[in-house]
Amino acid sequence: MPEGHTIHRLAQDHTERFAGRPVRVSSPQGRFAESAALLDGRHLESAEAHGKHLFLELGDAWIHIHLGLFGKLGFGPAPAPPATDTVRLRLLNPEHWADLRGPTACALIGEAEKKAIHERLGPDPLRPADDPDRAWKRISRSRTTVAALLMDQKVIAGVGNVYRAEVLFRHGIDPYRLGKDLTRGEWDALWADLAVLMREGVRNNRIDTVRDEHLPGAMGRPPRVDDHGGEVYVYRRANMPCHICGTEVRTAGLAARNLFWCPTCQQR
DNA sequence: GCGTGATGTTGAA
DNA sequence: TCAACCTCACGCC
Repeated sequence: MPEGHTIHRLAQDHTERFAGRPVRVSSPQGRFAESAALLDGRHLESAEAHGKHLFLELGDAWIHIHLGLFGKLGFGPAPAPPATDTVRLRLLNPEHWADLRGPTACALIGEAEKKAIHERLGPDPLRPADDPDRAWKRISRSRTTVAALLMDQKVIAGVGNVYRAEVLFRHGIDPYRLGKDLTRGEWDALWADLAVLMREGVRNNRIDTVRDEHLPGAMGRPPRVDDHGGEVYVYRRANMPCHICGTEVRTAGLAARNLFWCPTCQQR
């Protein structure tokens, strides 16, 4: 489920439901029990996202959450259902509950630790103040593939396997192109596009990348609605015809993740 | 019921 | 480069 858009949406969801008042904090599973007891009853001051990291502010401390590949956060109206033994963290107020399961990280941290996390993350297209120049400085002198750079959270924060595949397709860039061979214009366009796509991802809570104006050759051929719920060009469409040119979408492993691209539409 | 894979990251080899 | 971690939904028997 989680690329950056999911986490920014979760920050919004927490703010709407919990911010500005006391919250009950518990860890039915027990693995966050000690910290939960310490935080229980505090006001939730704010919720913030940077890339795939979520921060919940409770008094002078933060809960740092990273969903990893499997983590999920579920919300619902009170009363909360009986907690099962996979619920790492439960937030509760008179109107709402939120359950966290399977996260890679759920930890109580202070301001200094939070700052350190921000510092090791690259700019995030969903954070308005973040500067794409910082990413460009690394990309433009890198001999690493663009595909790997886009997934490197130190370079750019929030992009995952779906947005990577889709944004490279939308800009006709071969994933194996090296960072140093990307033009400044291409990078600016990629960043701007990610900001638009991911912002829409936050709004819709899913990844849609297909635009009618990008489908001149696909009249009457509906884009695939992937299992993840969004409309995409190439992600998980291996061996299916490209929506634009009809060439079979290719797939390959790269750094332990599956890469998808159209060998005709995307150029070195 | 079992095996698999998934929008992620870390740390050891 | 690879294993480890965390959970759940799906396909196949």
